[in-house]
Amino acid sequence: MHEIFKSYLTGQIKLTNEQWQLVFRLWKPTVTKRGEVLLQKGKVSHNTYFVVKGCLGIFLSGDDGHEYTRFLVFEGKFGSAFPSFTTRKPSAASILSIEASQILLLNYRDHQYLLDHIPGWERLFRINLEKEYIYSIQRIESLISMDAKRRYEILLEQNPKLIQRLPSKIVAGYLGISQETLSRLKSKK
Amino acid sequence: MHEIFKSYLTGQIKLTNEQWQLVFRLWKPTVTKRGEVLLQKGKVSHNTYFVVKGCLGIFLSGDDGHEYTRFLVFEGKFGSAFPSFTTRKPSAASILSIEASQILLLNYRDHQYLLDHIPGWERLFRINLEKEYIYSIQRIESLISMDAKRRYEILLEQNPKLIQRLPSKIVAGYLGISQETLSRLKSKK
DNA sequence: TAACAACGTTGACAAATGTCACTAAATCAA
DNA sequence: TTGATTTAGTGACATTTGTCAACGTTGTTA
Repeated sequence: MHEIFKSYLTGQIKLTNEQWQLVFRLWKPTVTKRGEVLLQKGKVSHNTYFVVKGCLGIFLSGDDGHEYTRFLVFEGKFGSAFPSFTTRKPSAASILSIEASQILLLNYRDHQYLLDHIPGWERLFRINLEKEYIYSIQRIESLISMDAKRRYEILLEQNPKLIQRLPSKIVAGYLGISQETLSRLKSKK
Repeated sequence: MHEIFKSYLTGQIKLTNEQWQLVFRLWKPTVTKRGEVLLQKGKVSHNTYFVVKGCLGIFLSGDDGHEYTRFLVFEGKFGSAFPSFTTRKPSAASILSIEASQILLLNYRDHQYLLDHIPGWERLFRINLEKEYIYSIQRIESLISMDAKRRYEILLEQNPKLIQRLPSKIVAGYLGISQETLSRLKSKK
């Protein structure tokens, strides 16, 4: 798994062999089963993740029992219950392994250690943060300015694999609409 | 203005006098009038801002002529048309001075210069980025999982000054609802 | 294989929200 | 001040979306 990890990061950062060994030691490989819970809501998230294979989902469960999809993490991406991991406060969201997955995880202390001790790591992290922030801004834009149909069309255009790959329940939660509405959007057009 | 800027940042970063002088030289003070346009949509945003006094708004204009409020920047906060500023691509949003304001602005090249040459500046920037990202995640949560009434109640609770201070047109755009719906929410409860 | 659970679709209806038109109130400039 | 412009509130109605229930399909597991 570490070699795949390294190949994703090459181009983003240049490290010596010793530094890679340190990075590998802190990012711990794990495999998960489909449906496995990595974080329960209400608990502090102590880990951040990198997905080598498979898919993680970060979910909000509403008071009404509905599940909303806050974020999805596919191969080659970092993901976490970011607000909880960063602030050390209980998480509003839970993390589930949507598919059987191979992931790497890094705990909070080791995360800080890398930021402090690997030159360039803070930049790598910052640039990934910028990308995620931009993505979240675009999501806010679509949520405040478009109706469900346009949001779906745009998702279909920009991220078709997401729709093909995931159960429509999760896609609906991601778009902020009910499963039934999504089903109707699909059949209409 | 620079002294106020410095007082906001003290606690976040420790710099020598020479370093502060450099920072002050690059962050250029400007005053704006109410309604002044700082960035037109479709143009690349070359500046990032710090608001000393007043308020900036980052707006999306929909095809239908509606204006949506992507972000608001009050005293003591950084703000920009982030996706455009970061990627150097044309901005989907425009930036307006909502009130007559005193601001500092930093262009892209100087931004990179500070990241590269002031030790600790990248960390300062990264930590501010984390806060903004968390805020945007919480906004996504409220947009996908709550109806307009609850979003308004929560905004009223967490950010009452925003509602008091700004025209309700802008507040409605921020919540992703029409002005009329906001007006009805206000009167109902 | 059989039984059971999860998922996706559809209809009927209810609730939320948008649109348009109009009026009242506030703001601003001359 | 006056007149003009912007902004806020409200009613009537249309549209979107949610909710609940039913049903068939798929997938899982004993």
